[in-house]
Amino acid sequence: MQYWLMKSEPDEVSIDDVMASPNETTAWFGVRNYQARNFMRDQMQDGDGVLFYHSSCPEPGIAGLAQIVGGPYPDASQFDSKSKYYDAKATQEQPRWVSIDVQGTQKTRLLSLAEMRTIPALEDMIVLQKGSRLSITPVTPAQWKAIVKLLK
DNA sequence: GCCAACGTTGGC
DNA sequence: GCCAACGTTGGC
Repeated sequence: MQYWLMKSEPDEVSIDDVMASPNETTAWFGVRNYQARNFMRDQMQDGDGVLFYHSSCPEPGIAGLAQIVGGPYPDASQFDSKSKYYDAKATQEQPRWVSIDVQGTQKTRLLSLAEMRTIPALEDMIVLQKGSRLSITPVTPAQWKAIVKLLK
């Protein structure tokens, strides 16, 4: 059992979208960074906890909680030449990118990036480090606990 | 829109 | 394998 922070642009997929989707299950596709892919492919397991983070928006921060409920499996968008996630170097035989399934658990109040920076227990979070851009990052149990407490 | 930081590409 | 150039991310 591990914990993750996953970034999403709310214009693309917001916490509301995730909570409103059938069975609250959403396919997570379009990750095109090897480090993030490796987390999905090698480490994520069903039941892992997810901090759902809104990025590239007026108020970036954690907007809800979710969990991993499926995958990994090949990301279909890598084979779709019409998709902005198309990858010409990926083949059916040798897929390059994977998807996982996420299920929304709850929409929470927004724990903004600015507020997160003020909390000592969170200072080592990868997402708070200077220059950090990874869309999927591991979260420690202590960080998860502190955040869940703040969101109650 | 700016720009710092990081990742990827490709020439050599 | 090095590294400059370029592209992307994402907060502000």
